[in-house]
Amino acid sequence: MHAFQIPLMPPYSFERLFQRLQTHPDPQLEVQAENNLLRRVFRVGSRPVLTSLQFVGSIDQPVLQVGTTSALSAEERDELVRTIRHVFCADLDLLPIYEQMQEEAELAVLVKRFRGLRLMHDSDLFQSMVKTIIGQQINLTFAANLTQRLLALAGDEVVDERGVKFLAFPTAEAVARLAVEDLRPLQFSQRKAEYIIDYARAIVDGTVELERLWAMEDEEVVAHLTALRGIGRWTVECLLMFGMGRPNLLPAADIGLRNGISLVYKLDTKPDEKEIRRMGERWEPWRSIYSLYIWEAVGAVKRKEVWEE
DNA sequence: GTCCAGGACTCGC
DNA sequence: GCGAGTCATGGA
Repeated sequence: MHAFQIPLMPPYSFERLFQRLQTHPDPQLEVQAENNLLRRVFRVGSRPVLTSLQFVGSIDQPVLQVGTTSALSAEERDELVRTIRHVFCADLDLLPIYEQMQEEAELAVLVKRFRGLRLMHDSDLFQSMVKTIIGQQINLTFAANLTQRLLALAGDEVVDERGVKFLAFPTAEAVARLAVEDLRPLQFSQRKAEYIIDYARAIVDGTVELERLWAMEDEEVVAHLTALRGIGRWTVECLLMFGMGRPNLLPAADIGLRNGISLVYKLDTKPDEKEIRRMGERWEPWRSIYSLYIWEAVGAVKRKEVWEE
């Protein structure tokens, strides 16, 4: 085992991260909550590397202890560290965001309750988009099942030292080689299978260049990608938030966010997209973090956490 | 059985 | 431009 440490920006709540994973299962993660331990495969270059991630320290002095089963060159290790810092949102300063959130009593409650909660981002933009398309319309549990089945069908297998098998997320090339008929038996709808395969082929043939997105403004990315069939505004907003880590996204049409706002503000009805965008104006430029904390209020209810104020 | 899930597309008006 | 229907499954 090759080990090293990555310091994280405080506050960082491992407890909240693991609780969130209960309601937001990730098929790529092996979770050992009792040890604050995660294991998954990251791609370094194109090479799948099995990685263990143990959270040590505390909410105010958080450190990630990283181990890989295979040896890495200095360059590979730098790339893996960059990926991990991105995935675990290691560099975001939450304090000014909390200060702003506390201006609203309904949100100050969330800051107190979820202090140190950060988004887990996707490790690359291809898988972020595929997972988001899979998640369109269906519940999170079913979405995780479909993602797991796609991993089993087209992912790359990595075996650890004890012979336990892990799957790396399929490459765009592997998904581009699939046919709709391969995904239908996995309970992908006809259209969803088409969207995912078409998207993978657009990546492989160069119609879409994901690396160019990093230089674009949020709305440019929306305009650029919604031109593709099966990719609407919600999907690109999720890509920007979960895949790219952009801080100011508000997926106002999202059913979970609508439920969350209704819950947090104790409304009798679900606000519509227009109302949410109007409310969100005062949350700029941190609307992604507001969204996360509002979503998590719904997650806490699903987990039957006791809600006290 | 019914309704809703962290949507998007197509069609008819 | 806007509403209704469609897709597919699982959990409440």
